[in-house]
Amino acid sequence: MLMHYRELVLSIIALAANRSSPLTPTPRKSREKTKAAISRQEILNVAAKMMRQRGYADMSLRGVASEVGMKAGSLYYHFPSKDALAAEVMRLGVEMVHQAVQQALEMQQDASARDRLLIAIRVHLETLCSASDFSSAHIRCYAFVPSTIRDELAPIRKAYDRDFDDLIENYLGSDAKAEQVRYMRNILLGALNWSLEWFDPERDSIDSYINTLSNVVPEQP
Amino acid sequence: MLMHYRELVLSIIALAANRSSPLTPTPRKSREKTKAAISRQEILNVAAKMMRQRGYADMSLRGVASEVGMKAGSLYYHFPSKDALAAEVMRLGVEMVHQAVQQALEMQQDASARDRLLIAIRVHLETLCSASDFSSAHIRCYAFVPSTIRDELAPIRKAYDRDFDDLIENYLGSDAKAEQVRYMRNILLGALNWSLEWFDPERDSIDSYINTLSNVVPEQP
DNA sequence: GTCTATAGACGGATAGAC
DNA sequence: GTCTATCCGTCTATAGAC
Repeated sequence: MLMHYRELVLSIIALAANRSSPLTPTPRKSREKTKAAISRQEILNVAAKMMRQRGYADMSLRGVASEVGMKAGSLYYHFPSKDALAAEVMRLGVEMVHQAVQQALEMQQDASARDRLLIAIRVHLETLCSASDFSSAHIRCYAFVPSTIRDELAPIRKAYDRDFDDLIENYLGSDAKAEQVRYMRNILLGALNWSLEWFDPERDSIDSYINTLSNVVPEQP
Repeated sequence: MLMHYRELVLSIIALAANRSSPLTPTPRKSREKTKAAISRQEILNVAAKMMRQRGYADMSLRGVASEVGMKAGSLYYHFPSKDALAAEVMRLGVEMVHQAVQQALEMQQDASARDRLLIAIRVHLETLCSASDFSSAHIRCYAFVPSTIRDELAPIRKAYDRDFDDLIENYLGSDAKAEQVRYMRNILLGALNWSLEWFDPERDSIDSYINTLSNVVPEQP
């Protein structure tokens, strides 16, 4: 059956969280992080936590700065505006999941269409749980964020949706209706994303939960 | 197969939305609504719309009042605080769905356990779409609302969850594990509630969507 | 029932010192 | 890189007139 991807997932998260603005590789030399990079990362972590807990409007720069141990004005050295900070948090929330799923699928290219879909479901859930502040900030805040931020995030979300649709299309077969694919994607992602509101890795079993969710993807489509 | 509950759903919504604070019957005499009741209702409608669109923090009393055609201070004649208004909006968001499902099930007491669960799923979705501002305000804002409001809503949410769990238990049979019931409930409600973010009754087919979602509830559990 | 006026708190952003 | 100081806006809530 399916392997455990926890280690893979964790390493991907570590990579993604340390990257600078666009998801491009960091420069080769000067392996140790600069002071700025450390501050920037800490700001992102705190902002993600506050957006998850209090929402976009109530994530205040004064609050973030105070928890990081800085003053509000200092944040403007690292981010040009509150919205730029919020957008970066949310972008990471999607990208970390997307990249983890992509990498896991690359390692399982010859699995069956159904297994590949199940792998995506599992890695999506595991990454969500590990990167929970960023993912949760994205999911909970998206509806309320200024439209400029939504516009910036839209193509990134669409890219992930498309990858998921491809998996579903391959599973359903070439005669699948686009309508049907959309329903199934929204059911799966809706259920998975909602798990951030109740799933507790300490108490709940990933295997058992994924097993129930697999009903959405019967062995004979 | 399953009937259309649209009329039932709409009448239940109309009832619930016109009720005063607790869900108790309105007094017999004076059939015409008082000026206060009309204003109160309009305030709730506008507040629900704004909470859905902008969130709890950005639902401002000034904004609500202006759209209703009043001044901010006047709202305090109808509600003692912003939180009381927000809590009432969110309470209606759950109660309308809960009551619609309850009434539909009362009309189908001798249906099979699986059919009763499918009825609940369908009516939940239809009511969600009809009462969308209130339901969406509840779902989108719950995580960000002050804990005093969450505490007030918790028992109301729990009551609905319990009813849903009963349906699932009857469907799965007496040897179902509590864990399994919780997984299934969260999958179904997670997927259903997420549909507020994408389902468009003009474009999408309730039958077709529910049919895909029914995979979670196979004919042989 | 609704209005005006205002108190009191907090928010994002900027300029310039260090 | 970070801080201080400040401008200017918005918000909830209250008091009292009408």
